[in-house]
Amino acid sequence: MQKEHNLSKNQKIIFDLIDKSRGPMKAYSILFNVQKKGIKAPLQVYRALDKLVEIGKIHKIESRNAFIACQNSSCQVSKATAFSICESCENVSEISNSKLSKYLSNFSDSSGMKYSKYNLEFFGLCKKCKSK
Amino acid sequence: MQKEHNLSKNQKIIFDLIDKSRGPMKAYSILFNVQKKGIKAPLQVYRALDKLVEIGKIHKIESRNAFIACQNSSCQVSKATAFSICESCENVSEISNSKLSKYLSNFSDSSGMKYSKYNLEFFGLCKKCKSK
DNA sequence: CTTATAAATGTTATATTATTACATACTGTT
DNA sequence: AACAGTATGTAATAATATAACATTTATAAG
Ligand SMILES: [Zn+2]
Ligand SMILES: [Zn+2]
Ligand SMILES: [Zn+2]
Ligand SMILES: [Zn+2]
Repeated sequence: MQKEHNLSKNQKIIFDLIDKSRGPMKAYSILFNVQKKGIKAPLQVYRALDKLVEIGKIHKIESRNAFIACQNSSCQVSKATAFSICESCENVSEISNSKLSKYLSNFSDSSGMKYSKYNLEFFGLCKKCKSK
Repeated sequence: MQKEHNLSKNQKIIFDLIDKSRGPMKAYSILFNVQKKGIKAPLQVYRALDKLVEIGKIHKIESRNAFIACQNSSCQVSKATAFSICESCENVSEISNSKLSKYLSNFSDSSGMKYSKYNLEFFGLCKKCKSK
């Protein structure tokens, strides 16, 4: 069950924008889009993004410096994320595969490290781009 | 067998620096360190980094915007990378685990995407930091 | 209701990371 | 020698992210 987070004003504005977007959004593109709603400075955007990432409502696509709404209802926190990224059209989707997440969450090696979080990004060509 | 790449002057200077470093290095820290060798501009650094990444001599740690020498002799190209990152001391090491790499290289799902590359970053506490 | 505390906001300035554009030089091949 | 591909030099600028400080709002005790 997803914990209900009462988003603040700025958080809600920014989450709604990202959630409605068809793909990942970059911070300054977000900023541009919310200026009419009174959010004027980069820091206001980054603060909201940080919080939204922290509570798992959005994820950062590290290789793209972009943010996407969580597409996985069972993803309470951003501790185990996997994405597929098309290198041609830049379409991104969150992978929801219980075998994969189980495998990675249980992964351990001889290094003595205790893993508490992972992020995986797969790259390739999506169906559409493959057939071009 | 690793293909022998004849690194150019700038590529060699920058690879040697990263290879000798104890941890991942950031681009502008690299720049600072090689200025005495005549590399003056960011672009000279980024061009060498791009090439070194392309041929698999170094990898980019996406979540840190930093670069580390390949620690895995069998890693010919940067198409299948996995790292463990300590969130306390920021120590990074490349994971070389054939089961993991086999599992991820063979991963496919119903999305119709053809995956040709992946990057995985595990986060946690290293042995030292755990016991503090 | 008052006080205390944490969380969020507003604002300005600045730091950090990365690329565009253009000119020149080097390297290997025919 | 001519060509193609790769690498370099340089200046300017774009894109991404954080520091510092003042103020306001929300939440919870007492
Ligand atoms: Zn998610
Ligand atoms: Zn595509
Ligand atoms: Zn490697
Ligand atoms: Zn550590």
